[in-house]
Amino acid sequence: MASRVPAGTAARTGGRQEAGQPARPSARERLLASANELFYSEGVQTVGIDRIIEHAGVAKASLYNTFGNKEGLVRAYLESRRQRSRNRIARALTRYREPRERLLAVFEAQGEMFTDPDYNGCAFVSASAEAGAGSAITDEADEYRAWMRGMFTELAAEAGAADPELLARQLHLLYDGAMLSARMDRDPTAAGTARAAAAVLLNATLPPRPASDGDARKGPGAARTAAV
Amino acid sequence: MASRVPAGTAARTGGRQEAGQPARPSARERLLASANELFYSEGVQTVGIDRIIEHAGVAKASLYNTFGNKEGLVRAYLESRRQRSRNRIARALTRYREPRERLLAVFEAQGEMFTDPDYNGCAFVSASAEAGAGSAITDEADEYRAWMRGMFTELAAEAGAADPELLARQLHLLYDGAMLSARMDRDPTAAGTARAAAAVLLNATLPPRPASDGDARKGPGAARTAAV
DNA sequence: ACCCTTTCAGACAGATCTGTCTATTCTAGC
DNA sequence: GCTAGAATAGACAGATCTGTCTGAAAGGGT
Repeated sequence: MASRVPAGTAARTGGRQEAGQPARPSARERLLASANELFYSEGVQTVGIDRIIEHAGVAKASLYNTFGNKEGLVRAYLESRRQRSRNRIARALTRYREPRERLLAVFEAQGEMFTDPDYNGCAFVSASAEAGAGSAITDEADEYRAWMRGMFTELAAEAGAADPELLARQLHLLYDGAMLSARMDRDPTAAGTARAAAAVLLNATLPPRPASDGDARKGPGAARTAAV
Repeated sequence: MASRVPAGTAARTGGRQEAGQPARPSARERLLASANELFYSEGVQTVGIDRIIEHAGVAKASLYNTFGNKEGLVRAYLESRRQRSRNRIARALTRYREPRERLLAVFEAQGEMFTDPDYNGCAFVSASAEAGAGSAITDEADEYRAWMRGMFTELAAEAGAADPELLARQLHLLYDGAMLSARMDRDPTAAGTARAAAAVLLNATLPPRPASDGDARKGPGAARTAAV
């Protein structure tokens, strides 16, 4: 993104986006992209409106016409993060069919995330910490976490867990801990550590599936066809 | 530089106050107590200097004489959190002698922490998220996390883990995840969930008895004699 | 051509925050 | 009682931030 187009009013919408023209994104999209970049890397409280509009090359009035106020922009930013996270995990899940492997694939997706040099922890945790008891942010975070937990629960049930809820909560703890450690300790291998611990949990609590050999509880990297 | 403490405060408290009087705490102590309460519950960025001094009943000049600037107060606040956390865990560890039980006791201490109605997540994570790449805060957080990890590593070694470092990292992940979940999901039972997962990990990776062989994992004998 | 929507540019008000400074009050020790 | 130093109360400067408002430019659709 970054679209640092020479501000100017140059050929904005490019007439039409039909031709091969890149079609400069709308003000809304540019604002959201800038919010994603600045809010995520520096924090929603630290980054002011002026920074956003300057980075997006957008007038202040456009921001307030589009999102109402700063909180509206923050909400839209978190919503886009949520969608992005869902897509990343859904994509990782398509790589496996075996339920046990699908559970571990979540941690592989996490590992890919950590390799991004711009990785800076969970956006919902940070935003929630910054905004205190901000209702809007809390709602977004709650929805995101409920989805994550439901996803883990479904996969755990498919894998034949005796108590899918419990296993899901435990895996979610590992997932959260890895997100936190990757940021606080600047350690991208946290996902591999979490995956190894998850594998131990699965082996100990899932019924002994005749699934090939006794899997591998390797450290970072791991996984057969892992990574993109 | 820190320790800009003018001898004044020391003179006041250290001088003589041992009359029967309650001895009102020094300005420094009241400021630190207010910082602990307000910074922790609402965030270091959100809470302004004026709120702090009003709550502490202290003049603004006293704050700046004692801590230099706001960052100095934040640093002192985090240092006191670190000490408190160390004490709580050390206290919990004295309750058990068996290494395996001592490892699990860390999660019990965590559970007690979660029962506090004012619990609001890890102060270091929140402060770090709010202040971005604030160097002082990062240093405090790094020190705290290094201590936690070292503590887990020592206990894991005492318990005879083949790879104490790995086990410590995994347990730390569970611990962090529980801290995060207790705050984000407002679920104090997260410590119990983490403890259960930790017990599974210990059963699966620790040798069955404090004797006998060292199981399938590669272990250059360093297992039980490592560190104290 | 004409209208209409979107966008731009930036001044401005009102609030808030950090940090400094002045002037007064309190307390301990001689 | 008196004095020195610490603490207090609060005004103040300087900066920053959110949100509003005015006014104009620039195309698209009819």
